[in-house]
Amino acid sequence: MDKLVLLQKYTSKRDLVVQALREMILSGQLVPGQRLRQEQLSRMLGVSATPIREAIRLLEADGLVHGETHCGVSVVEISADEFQDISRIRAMLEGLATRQAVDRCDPQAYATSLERLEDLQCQMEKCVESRSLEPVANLNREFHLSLYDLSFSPYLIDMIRRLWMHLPGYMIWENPDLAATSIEQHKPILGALRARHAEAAAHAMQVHIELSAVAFLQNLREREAAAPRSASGRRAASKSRAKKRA
Amino acid sequence: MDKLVLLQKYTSKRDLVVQALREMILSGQLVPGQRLRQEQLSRMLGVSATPIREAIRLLEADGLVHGETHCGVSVVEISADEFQDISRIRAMLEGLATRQAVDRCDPQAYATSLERLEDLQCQMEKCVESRSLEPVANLNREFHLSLYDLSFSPYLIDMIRRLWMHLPGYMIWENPDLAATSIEQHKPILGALRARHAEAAAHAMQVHIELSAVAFLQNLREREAAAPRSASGRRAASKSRAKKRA
DNA sequence: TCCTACTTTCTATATGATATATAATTAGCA
DNA sequence: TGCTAATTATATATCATATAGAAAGTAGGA
Repeated sequence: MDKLVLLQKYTSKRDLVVQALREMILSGQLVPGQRLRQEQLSRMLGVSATPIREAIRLLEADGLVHGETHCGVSVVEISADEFQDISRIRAMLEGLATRQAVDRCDPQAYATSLERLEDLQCQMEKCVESRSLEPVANLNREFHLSLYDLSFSPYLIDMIRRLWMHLPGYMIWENPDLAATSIEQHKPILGALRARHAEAAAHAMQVHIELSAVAFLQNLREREAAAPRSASGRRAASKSRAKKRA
Repeated sequence: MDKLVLLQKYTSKRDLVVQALREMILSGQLVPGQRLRQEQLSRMLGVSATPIREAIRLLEADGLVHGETHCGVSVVEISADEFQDISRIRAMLEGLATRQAVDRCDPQAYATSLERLEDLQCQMEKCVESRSLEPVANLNREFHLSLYDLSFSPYLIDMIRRLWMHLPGYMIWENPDLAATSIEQHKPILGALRARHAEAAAHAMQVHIELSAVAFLQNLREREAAAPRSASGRRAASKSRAKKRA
C-alpha cells in the first residue's frame, strides 16, 4: 500500500513556478516593469535554474513578461489604450461565448451551472454590501469563466482566458462604487440566461464589459490626475534593488 | 570599426529553434501527433538541450505542441470542429481589425498599404491562373496580416496571429478551385478598402472567412469520404488522444 | 500445449540539479 | 565622457531521478 503516491497527480516544478509567478504578477506583488532575476527566483522558490527558465518562457509566450536577449525579462505594463483594446476584444469574444453557452449546452448542465452563477452573484452582492471587496476579483473571474466553459469552444475559451490574464484584477476591484455598478450589470445577464435567450444574454454581456471598461478607465484617469506618477512601472523597476530584501 | 557586430541583431539560439520548429510544423514537415524528442532535436539542429527545452515551452504556450509530464510534447492536431470554431473567432476578430484599420490609419500609410495589398492580390491571381499554388499560402498570409497591422491594436493582432498559427496552411491551399474562389472574395474587401468604407470592408472580410471555412470543410469531408484514414499522422494523433483519456 | 490476461522488470526519455563558460548589459570609476 | 569590472542572461555539459511505455515473464484457464 505504498502506492498511494500514484493518486496524487504529479505536477512539475516548472508548472508550480508558473503558477507562483502568475499569482504574484496578477496580485500585484510583482509590479509592472519589475525585472525578474533568475537566481533570485531560484532562491525564493527553492528550485533550481532549469524550471525557472522554462517557466519564464511559458509566461513570455503568454505575454505576461517581456524579455530582451541578455537583459532578462520584466513584468509587462498595460497602458490605458491597451486596456481599452482588450476590453473591446473581450466584449466581442465573451459575447460570442455567452451566446454559444446558451445555444450549445445541454439543459441538465445548464441548470446546475445557472444555479452556480446565481450563487456566485449572491456572494458578490454580499461582499459589496459589507465593503469587503477582496474576494470579489476571484468570484467575478469564476462567474465569467465558468459561464464561458459552457460554450464548448476550447479556442474561444483559451483566448478569453488569455485576455483576462492581462487584466490588473487587483486594481480593478478596489473601488466600491465601480464594484457595485459592475456587479449590478450581471443581473440582466442572469435574467437572459434564465430565459435561455442567447442573443439577449450575449448583448447584456457585451454591454457589461464595455461599460465596466469605460468606468474603470475614467476612474483611473481621475486618480492619475489627482496623484500623477505615483507608482508607475519605471520607478518601481529602478527601486527593484530595495525590494530585493523584502 | 570592429563594432560591425552591432549591426547584426543578436538572436538567441532559443529563438532560432522556435523559428525552425514552427516552420516545420506549419509546413507539415512535422505531422500532428508526432512526438518531439529533445535529444533528437538537439542533434538535428546542432544546439544543446537548454535552447531546445525553452523553445518547446514557448511553442507549448502557443498551443502548437501539447505536453504531458514526462511524456514529452507532440504536435497538436486540429479537428474539423476546432477549425470551425477558429474560423468563427477569426471572422469576428479580423472583421474588427479590418474596421479599425480603415478607421485608425493615417491616410499616408493607408495609401501605401493599399497599394501593397493590391500588388499581393495581383500576384495571387497570377498564381491561381498558372496553377502554381505553392506561394499562395504565404502571399495570402501577408495580405491578411499586413492589413490588420494597420489596426494599431497589438492585442488584437496578437490574437489573430495566434489563430493563424493553428491553421494548417499547407493543406488549405492545395485545391485550385478553393484557392480561386477564396482569392476572388478578396475583391469586395479591396473595393471597400479603396472606398474607405470601414463597415463594408469589415463585413466583406467576415463573409470571406466564413465562406472559405465552409468550403474548406466541405472539401475536407469529401476527401475523407473518398479516402478514409489516409496516412498522414492521423494514426499517431488518435493514439495520443487515447492516451489522454487514460 | 496454447492462449489470454495480468504482473513485473527494463529502458528510453523527460525532468531537475549543478557546474562551467561565454556574451551582453549595467554600474562604478576615473 | 569613456573605460573597466561586476553582474546576469545565455549556452553547454553532465549527472541524478522519476515516469511512461514496452518488453518479458508468470499464472490461470481452455
